[in-house]
Amino acid sequence: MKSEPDVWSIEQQRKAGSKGASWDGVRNYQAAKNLKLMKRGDQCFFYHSNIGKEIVGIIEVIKEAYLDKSDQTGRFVAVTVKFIKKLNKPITLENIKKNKELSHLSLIKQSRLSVMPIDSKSWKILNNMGKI
DNA sequence: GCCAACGTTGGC
DNA sequence: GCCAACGTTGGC
Repeated sequence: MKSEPDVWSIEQQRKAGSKGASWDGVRNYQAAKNLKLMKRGDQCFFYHSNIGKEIVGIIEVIKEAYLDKSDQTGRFVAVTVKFIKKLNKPITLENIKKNKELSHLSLIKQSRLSVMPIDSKSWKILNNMGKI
């Protein structure tokens, strides 16, 4: 899940604590489709786009997709996520691109997509890269 | 700040 | 239903 840190950062997510925060504002159908696929308990990487361009932490879905109240059209959804941890070592986009086993990730192939799936193998590789 | 790569909108 | 024009995202 991608967010510009000057809009919503991992630090703000941490401060939101165990009650979590609504991941709203998504206005893209493909991203919305991915939000709808998320299940309670799913863990996600938190990526800082534009500033930093790195994976900075892990968050967890605590409430599955519901209508995004900030969307007047009623077409888009949000989920609620809570902070789990910050990575000991953020993983830069540059380093992700260097790993050929990660070249299939939407993060690289579809740079504009803000919510995307990840396979368990890539999840493990990134956990290693983040020294988790 | 630029621009490539997308997405969306609306006239036809 | 096509596509030109426009708007947005995000890496560089």
